[in-house]
Amino acid sequence: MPKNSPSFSNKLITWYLQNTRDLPWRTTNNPYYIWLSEIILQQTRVLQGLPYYLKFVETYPKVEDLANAHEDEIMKLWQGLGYYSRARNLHATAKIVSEEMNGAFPNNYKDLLKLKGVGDYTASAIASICFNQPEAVVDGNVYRTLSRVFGISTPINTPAGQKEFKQMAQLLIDKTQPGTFNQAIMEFGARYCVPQNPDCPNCIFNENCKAFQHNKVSELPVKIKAKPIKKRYFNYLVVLSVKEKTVLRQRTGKGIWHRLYEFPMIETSEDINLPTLEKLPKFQSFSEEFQIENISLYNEKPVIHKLSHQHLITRFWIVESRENSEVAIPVSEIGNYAVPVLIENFVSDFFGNY
DNA sequence: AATCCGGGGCG
DNA sequence: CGCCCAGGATT
Repeated sequence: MPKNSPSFSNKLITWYLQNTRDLPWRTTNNPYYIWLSEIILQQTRVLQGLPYYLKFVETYPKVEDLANAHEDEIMKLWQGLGYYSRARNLHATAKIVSEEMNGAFPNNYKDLLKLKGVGDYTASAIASICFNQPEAVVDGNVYRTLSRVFGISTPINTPAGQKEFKQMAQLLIDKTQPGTFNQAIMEFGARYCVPQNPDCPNCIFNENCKAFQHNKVSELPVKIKAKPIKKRYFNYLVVLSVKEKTVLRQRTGKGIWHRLYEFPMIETSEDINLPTLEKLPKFQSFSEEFQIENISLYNEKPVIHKLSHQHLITRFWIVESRENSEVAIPVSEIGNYAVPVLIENFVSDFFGNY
């Protein structure tokens, strides 16, 4: 356990005050804006989340605006950011705060933790930044910085590791300015104690850093290996009717892209050709429903869409249809629906930007 | 304790 | 190509 807590905290905060990025959520203590920024930034780089934060603040200036919005509209704004359960939980929590809490967020760690989509990290961030509570945040930056400076090799992605690092951070936090401390240690991890090739010779902690002293910077933090990536095979059926209409379906149930829209899709256990596709029972019922006249393969080489834990080997089949089904929508309206990046890429490729 | 959930940037 | 990102929910 660290013995030089005051020194660590003071040096860290001094560094932070001299190296503060100008970010929009740093100019407010409004819990709504802090909460919004923290949800958006979960597992997301600041530069990737920033434009989304600006869009949401502009579209929904108050939590009531977010609560009263339609989920489809929120999903559309969230499109491209990934981990879409965040957007659904965002809406649910906005409704709770707006309708059951009189528009005021809980003002303490324990009650913040009860909100959907708010875990230990986010509750600690809001409690410290907005309400000056001494709750230490532990995000990826904190794991990395503490494991190196104090030479902790407990795997960070285990309950034991999470507990140990949370306790360490609690000991280190400056209780007179917890919000500043929390943002300082995250900023330090993001800007200085970076994952690959940090500038240790010039680091403010290098004389005390266990990892630097023992030449183990590249070995910390320790993380249990992830499972191998799975391959899946998606066959999209892109309907084109004579009246320039197509068909989208909303994904429901469990799995990726929940509540996003996509073309009708048949998943197979391997990459298939047209004769094989036409024999599939799911395709035959689809073919009858939409009066298919002709089918052609759009992409000669499959599109390989890479997610963190699975690769999607994708074929787009262009299906010319005679009938105008009631569920068909004009092609020009596809852009109104929240779709996965895989679909967005295909649409702009095939239909062009509109 | 294990598993799932996106997309993008970087070396 | 592997690693990681201002994590959380579910089982």
